[in-house]
Amino acid sequence: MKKASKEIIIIEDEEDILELIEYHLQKAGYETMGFTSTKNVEQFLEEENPVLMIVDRNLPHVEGSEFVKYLRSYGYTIPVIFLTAKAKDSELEEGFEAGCDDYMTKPFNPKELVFRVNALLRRSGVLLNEKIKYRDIVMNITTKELFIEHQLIELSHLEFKLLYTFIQKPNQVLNRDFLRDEVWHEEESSFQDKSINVAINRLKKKIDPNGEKGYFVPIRSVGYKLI
Amino acid sequence: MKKASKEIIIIEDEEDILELIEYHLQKAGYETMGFTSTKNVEQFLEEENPVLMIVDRNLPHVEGSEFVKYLRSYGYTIPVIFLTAKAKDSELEEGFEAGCDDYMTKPFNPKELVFRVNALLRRSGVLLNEKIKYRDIVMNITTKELFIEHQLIELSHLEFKLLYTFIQKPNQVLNRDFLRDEVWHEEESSFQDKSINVAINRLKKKIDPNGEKGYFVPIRSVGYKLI
DNA sequence: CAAATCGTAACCAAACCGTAACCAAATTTT
DNA sequence: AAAATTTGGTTACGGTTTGGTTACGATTTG
Repeated sequence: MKKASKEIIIIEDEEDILELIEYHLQKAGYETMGFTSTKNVEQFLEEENPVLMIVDRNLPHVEGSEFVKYLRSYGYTIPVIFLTAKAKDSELEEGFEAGCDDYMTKPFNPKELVFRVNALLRRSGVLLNEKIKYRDIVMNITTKELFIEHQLIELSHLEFKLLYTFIQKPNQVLNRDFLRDEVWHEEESSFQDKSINVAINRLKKKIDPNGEKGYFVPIRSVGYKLI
Repeated sequence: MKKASKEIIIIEDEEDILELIEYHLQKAGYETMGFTSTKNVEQFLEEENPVLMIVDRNLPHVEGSEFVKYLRSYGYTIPVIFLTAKAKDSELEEGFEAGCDDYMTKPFNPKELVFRVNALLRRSGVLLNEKIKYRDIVMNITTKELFIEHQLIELSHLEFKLLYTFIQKPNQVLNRDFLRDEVWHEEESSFQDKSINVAINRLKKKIDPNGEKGYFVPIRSVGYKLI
């Protein structure tokens, strides 16, 4: 199953700092996965799909920037923020050389860390992953995926456009003229309004096969409403 | 790949700091364009194609973060690094809120600024990562080598560019117009969309001869997606 | 000059979706 | 209240669109 929310890896051997970071990131709406050493991190990267990594540079066994350099050499492009006790010039250079994106010096302001995480994710294109939600429907525009109750459902292009049009204006009655313009881009008089009925009902059958949810309500002699 | 020369805008009213920054950036191989106020900057953005902006927050007339917010509202996505005399918590938040990518406090280490510029440009796709990995695909951009399950696979130039375009945006649907721009650089109406199909399928056959991996998913009447 | 590359066209199969026919429910008319 | 009418639901049909596959040949590359 696909991950809905964004997961952040934190590698930090001082457990109180690890907890502090996890607390603030979770408050900001992220999932977190804490590690106290680099062990098992690579396996986790393979299996899950974290969006960002916060790495202490002073780790037991493996130095943080060495670890990131190692990951980069294998082609991992995940955004990285380094944490360090005290930044010497040479260390700084080494850190950025290893391929980190940002650098914070302890003691740091946790709020600033969250700001930097947000900014970096924005720049990495993670946050622009446009999603629109209504009830238990989630539409992802960039991946053209539809989830209902977290279940992936396949729609045709027309059906996707149709549902997208309704989900942007839930609880509003969309009349047939509007739908014809918005979804079909037709002006021809040859276009039959009945086509809208058929399209709606094909869509209904796909997103609610048993008709339990009652997403679409026909408004007689006007159009339809998504409730 | 995208830009021949890399030009950086610096907006800083203290002339000695401006010069200092310009000196270090030029030493690092960048072209610079200095401004002592936000005046004329927008015009410059329109005409030239700078890759990054360094902005002092305390500018005469217009506040730095206001200016960036203004630019963002007009759709400019150029990476921005803020400079500030002293960072208060609230100012920091305001700055990141306005859409900046990084933040440095004066007095700052000019070398660190250069590091941060490099890192930000790498993340923005202006500087290329040497390697990029997705699933069991590893592409080495500098050597133009492709490894799948650590096996070297030969691709033509077009196929490499095509795969590279997709691997930068995994799980996203890339539509035919985008691909034509990005990979083929064609605007001519003579170019047939069918060429994209053929190219994709030639690529598919090379990277997954038995069709077991299912890397490319056609999204009917839109484009393709690399999963 | 031989080999590789890549756009084009032809053909096929699958999907998509408008249409029409018919049924059911709602609404209006008588 | 019954009949007529309107409107939406359901289903099947088939033309059209779309992507996959293959072959061809012009052009590029070594």
